[in-house]
Amino acid sequence: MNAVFALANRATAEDIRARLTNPPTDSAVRAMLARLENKGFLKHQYDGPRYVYSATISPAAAKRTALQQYLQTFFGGSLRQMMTALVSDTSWTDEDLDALKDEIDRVRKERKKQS
Amino acid sequence: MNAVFALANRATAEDIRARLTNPPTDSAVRAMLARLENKGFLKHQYDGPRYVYSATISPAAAKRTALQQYLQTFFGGSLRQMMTALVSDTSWTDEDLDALKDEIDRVRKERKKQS
DNA sequence: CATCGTTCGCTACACATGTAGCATAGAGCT
DNA sequence: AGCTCTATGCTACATGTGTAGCGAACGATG
Repeated sequence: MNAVFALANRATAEDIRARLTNPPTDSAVRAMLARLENKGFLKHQYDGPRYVYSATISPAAAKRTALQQYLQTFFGGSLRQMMTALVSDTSWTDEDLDALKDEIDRVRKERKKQS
Repeated sequence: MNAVFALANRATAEDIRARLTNPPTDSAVRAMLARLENKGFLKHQYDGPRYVYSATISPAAAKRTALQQYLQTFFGGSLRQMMTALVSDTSWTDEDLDALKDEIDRVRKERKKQS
């Protein structure tokens, strides 16, 4: 499923296989895709001779769920805690930090308008 | 593995089972833990009568890997893109935003000292 | 000391997933 | 039309995982 989302929600069996780190066989990938489709997680369209699979749930929803999972696992569910950790933890350029501050200001202004 | 990390890297079979959404049987959980230990992903200590499992890789490394995975899946690997999306997307209080800005400033000052 | 309850290892079986190989269908080419 | 190439469905088997149940080890309790 992750591979499907990473491929803009339009993935063939070969696309997916190419994207996996320890790729199983063609056969295995196609079998799995068929199973996921049977269980309602995927659907497929035709693109010439190929099937193009896409998820039945929206990427936005999947994104939210995955983040929730990550937060629960590593930050006790606290988004704020994760954000501060990420700001200090990783290699940002000064431009990145400025851009982020600008974004924060933009969001705050938006919110003031609403209230 | 996620459950183990969520439990501060010290988890009994029952702890893990209680934390899963569709918990499999005791038997299944313990069998899986034994397999993961065989494969080198977990180790165990004794806590009285119980086994207490912990991961062999550091939580920090796992955190990084999981974030990488998430970024690749939903943001094309761009941490900056994710951060801006999170700032605007979710429900922050004004205090949260202020705290985040302060953290950014703090990080920038730290960096200036180094250079 | 005997008993009970808990946790573990281990076994046997059911179901899920990975793999290999074959037959079919359709597209493109000669 | 005949041929080749590709992608699919399907089948048979190997391996992995979920489940149930048993006996052994150990501590706690009467």
